[in-house]
Amino acid sequence: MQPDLQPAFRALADPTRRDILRMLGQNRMSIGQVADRFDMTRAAVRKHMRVLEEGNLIRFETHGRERLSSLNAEALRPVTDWLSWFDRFWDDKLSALQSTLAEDSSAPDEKDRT
Amino acid sequence: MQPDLQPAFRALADPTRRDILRMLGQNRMSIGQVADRFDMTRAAVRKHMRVLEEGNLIRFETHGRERLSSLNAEALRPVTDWLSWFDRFWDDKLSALQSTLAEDSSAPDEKDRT
DNA sequence: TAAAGATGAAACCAAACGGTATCACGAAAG
DNA sequence: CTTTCGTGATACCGTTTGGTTTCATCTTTA
Repeated sequence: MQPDLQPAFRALADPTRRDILRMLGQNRMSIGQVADRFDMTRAAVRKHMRVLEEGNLIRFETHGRERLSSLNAEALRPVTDWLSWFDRFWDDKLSALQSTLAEDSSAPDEKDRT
Repeated sequence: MQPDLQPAFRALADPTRRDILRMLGQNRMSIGQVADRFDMTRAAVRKHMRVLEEGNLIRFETHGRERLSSLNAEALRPVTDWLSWFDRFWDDKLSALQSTLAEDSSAPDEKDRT
């Protein structure tokens, strides 16, 4: 069964959250550290990070009174996989042939609507 | 200057819109045809398609009183490009794991086995 | 032990979102 | 010309989202 794409796509839909992802791609950071880089309250940043966590895109690791968050890039895999379905439309002649042959053998099959 | 990612990511955040994209990947369809495949009103589907249009992911082509919409897969490019920034993490993580194992086989600590 | 630091959690708010119903308009068909 | 068909547009509604403020909890440190 495929993982539920929706939480990840949802998490990626906000520019602040995309920025956070790239920050965490360079260092693991505490919530406060992340919040210091944005012009919004810590509570708002924490909400964003919760959405990222629900999308499984980041993970928290408690260290004393700090919670270090780190990127979980593997969770982007289903997203890129979904997007790669559209690769066939990028002027690859072989893929064009394949899509012509396949025609309707792989209809929209997303099952992640709740 | 890079294209604005936000409209495309926004458009992809809804499962109905993702389904529409895959439908249009197979045939160009009128709004009514698309709406027939969903359990919601035509007006609702049209709203979704407007969001897709704002993300430049689909295009409309007026034919008489019909408007045929077709996929514009090229607009997914900036999205996949943005995501590809994270490729380094699963690729590098594998190689990092390899070097970790080769270098120090006595600390199999914080690696998540998939 | 008390104070300070980092976080969790809840209440609250305006705006955006996903959907509906309704009406207007231009093209096609009778 | 009149009707019908596909669409555009608008108003409206409940829920979600992105943000704030405030207070509680737990950990470190003086």
